[in-house]
Amino acid sequence: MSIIIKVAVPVPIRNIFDYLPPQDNEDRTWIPGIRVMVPFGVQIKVGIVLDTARTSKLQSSKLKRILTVLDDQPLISSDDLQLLSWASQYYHHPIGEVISSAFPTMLRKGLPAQMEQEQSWFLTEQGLSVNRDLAKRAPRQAALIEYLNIHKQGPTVAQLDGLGWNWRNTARTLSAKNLIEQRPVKLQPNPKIKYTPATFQTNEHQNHAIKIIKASSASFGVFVLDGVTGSGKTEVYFQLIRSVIDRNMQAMVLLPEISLTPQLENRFQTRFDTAIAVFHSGLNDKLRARAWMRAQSGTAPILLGTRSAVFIPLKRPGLIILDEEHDSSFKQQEKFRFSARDVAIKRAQQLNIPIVLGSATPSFETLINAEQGRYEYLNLPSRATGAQPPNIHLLDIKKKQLSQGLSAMLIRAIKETLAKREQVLIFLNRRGFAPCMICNSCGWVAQCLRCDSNLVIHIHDQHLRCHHCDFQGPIPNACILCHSKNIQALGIGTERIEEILAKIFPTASIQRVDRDSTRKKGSLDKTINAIKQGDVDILIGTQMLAKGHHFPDVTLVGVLDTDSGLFSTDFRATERLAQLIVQVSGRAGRARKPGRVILQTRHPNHPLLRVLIEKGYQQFASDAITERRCAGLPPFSYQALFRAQSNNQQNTAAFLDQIRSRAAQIEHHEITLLGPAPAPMLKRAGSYRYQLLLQSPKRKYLHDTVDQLIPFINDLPGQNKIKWSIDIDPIDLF
DNA sequence: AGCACGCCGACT
DNA sequence: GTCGGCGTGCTC
Repeated sequence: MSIIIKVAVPVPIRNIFDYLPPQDNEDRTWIPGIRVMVPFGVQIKVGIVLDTARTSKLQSSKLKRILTVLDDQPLISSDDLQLLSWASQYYHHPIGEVISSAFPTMLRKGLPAQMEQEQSWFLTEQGLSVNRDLAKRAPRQAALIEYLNIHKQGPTVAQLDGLGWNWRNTARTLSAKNLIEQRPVKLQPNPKIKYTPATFQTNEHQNHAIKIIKASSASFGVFVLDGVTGSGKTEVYFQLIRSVIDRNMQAMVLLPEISLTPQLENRFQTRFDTAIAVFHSGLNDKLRARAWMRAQSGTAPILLGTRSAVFIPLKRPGLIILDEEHDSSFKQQEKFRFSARDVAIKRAQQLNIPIVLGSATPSFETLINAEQGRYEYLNLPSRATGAQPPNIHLLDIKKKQLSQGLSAMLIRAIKETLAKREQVLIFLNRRGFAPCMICNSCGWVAQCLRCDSNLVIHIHDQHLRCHHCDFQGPIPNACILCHSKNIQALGIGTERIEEILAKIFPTASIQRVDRDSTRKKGSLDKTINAIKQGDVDILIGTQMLAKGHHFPDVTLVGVLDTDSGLFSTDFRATERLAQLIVQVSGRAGRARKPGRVILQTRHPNHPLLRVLIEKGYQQFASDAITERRCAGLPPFSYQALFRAQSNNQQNTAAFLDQIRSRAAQIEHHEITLLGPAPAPMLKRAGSYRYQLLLQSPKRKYLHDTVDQLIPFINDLPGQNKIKWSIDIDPIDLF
């Protein structure tokens, strides 16, 4: 009787697959976490060993043998496998795909788990004894030699980039002179670090937070660090990370996609002279695999990453920091729909280490958890740099004449700010030139054929574009229906504001920052640098600009479309609007220059806006939470959303109807079924989308019901014609 | 998700 | 005849 090996295979099937050991390797020990190549149908897949067993539910004649064993040692610990298995159950997503999401592509493909040796620069014998007066003739060459002399272990590319000039050319010259050479870096299993303390004193609130969190460093605890931009959260992070590294452990720092730029990496690198593993979607497979291995092997004391980094194994985990905790980019919105914030908390709990959630605008879930004592709440009330908080002004545009979306008063404010040689930020969450093209003769509107949406005019590349599918077409010069030439661009996007402001302020330098203007890799970073250096007078941007970056010379922020978030069907829209307003406000008035924020609105007396502006986010949140409590909405109830889509509208609705009927049969008085209802945009990219919402005050009831529904759905006839998924704790309904 | 199998229509 | 269209069902 041979042993059975249980393998997770990356396929969308909610099963673990049983295999026999390979012929030539019957008696090896099977440690969970090693990768194996297995035959799967007619294909060969890379799976992860999870367990062994004496027997299988299948006949042994049905079992296939493992083809090859890829690793001697497991790549992932049983702690981490436990976390993945929890995530698979909690999000009701197939275990094989969940586990596969914890690995970088190269390892998923079965490539060997040894890093190709990273190259760095070192001084040669000759370079060590180089003549000192080089500094006079070639200061850069001397500087690089000096740098390599200090960093004898071989600096990383990020560290060298931190020099701020083109070191590559210098390196080439020195290399030609045989003063420096490129060699593989020797990785230290427990790397030494050099820590550079801050150049300023931390304030009492920062000290308090650091003290409290450090006191719990050996056990699980969730700490909410509530502080506006400039309150010194980052300094708290730095000092906590330092103490973690001093205890020879690793820190994981998770950030929203947009704020993880080379800029931030540099900031970390300046304070911590050590290897930092950086992991985000902008990196290629090789760099990602390298960062992954450095975190996994413990050769990098710091892991800096976005959502997908939450599952990366750490050799000596000691602390998790998750900044901008409320940010929706921590929730994966496709396939495996996990929340990196919630997974990180679970992970910290399993590892028995502290986790810090940072935000100036904590999510309601987090605030309630803090209120109920599950999380510890720490406040950083003042702006650490001594700047005044901005004053926020609601500008009533109800009866005002707008010059293309801009009120006279806002234009005047821009003029004043520019006169003081300070920067202006205009915020509009709509990219393109105009969101609509309309015919004035017959009323025709340019619509997407595959989606229920209007086509957006993009002037820069002369296209009509759908923002919901990949459609792109020429801008017509006459109406498609009646051929009238009287067609018009209706509404305002960032491109148009750029054009209008250029006309009003012809001498100002204007920079637009949105997905279209920053498409090229690294261009966002360049733009941000230009802004910080003061090369830009007026900044126009979408969401992108609201997050993470500090622009010390911006003293005026204008929000053009405040109202779009006020009357949405989505109950979370106001929460997001408030967070956005606080965030854009955070861009204004640092460095001792008072900032001004102008919100253009047609509803200056809207209670939510008034409370937010007069009493602040805390009071706003408290009011909104009361409303949610009365309505029994999350976080006072839990939700699971079944989404379905196909090219046939009736079938899609009918599919969810069947699930609804079945759910109704399952005995559960405390589960509310809502729908099936069409998605807010019924048709998108050619398919019809419906959703069915299950809601319950008890998490367990919800999960039990979903667990019972899944086998039923798998047996539904016609199931394969419809694409369906489950979203646990959904954050929006698209 | 792949991938093969299978059963129909339009081409050498 | 057979190439290829995509509906159906399976993967230890």
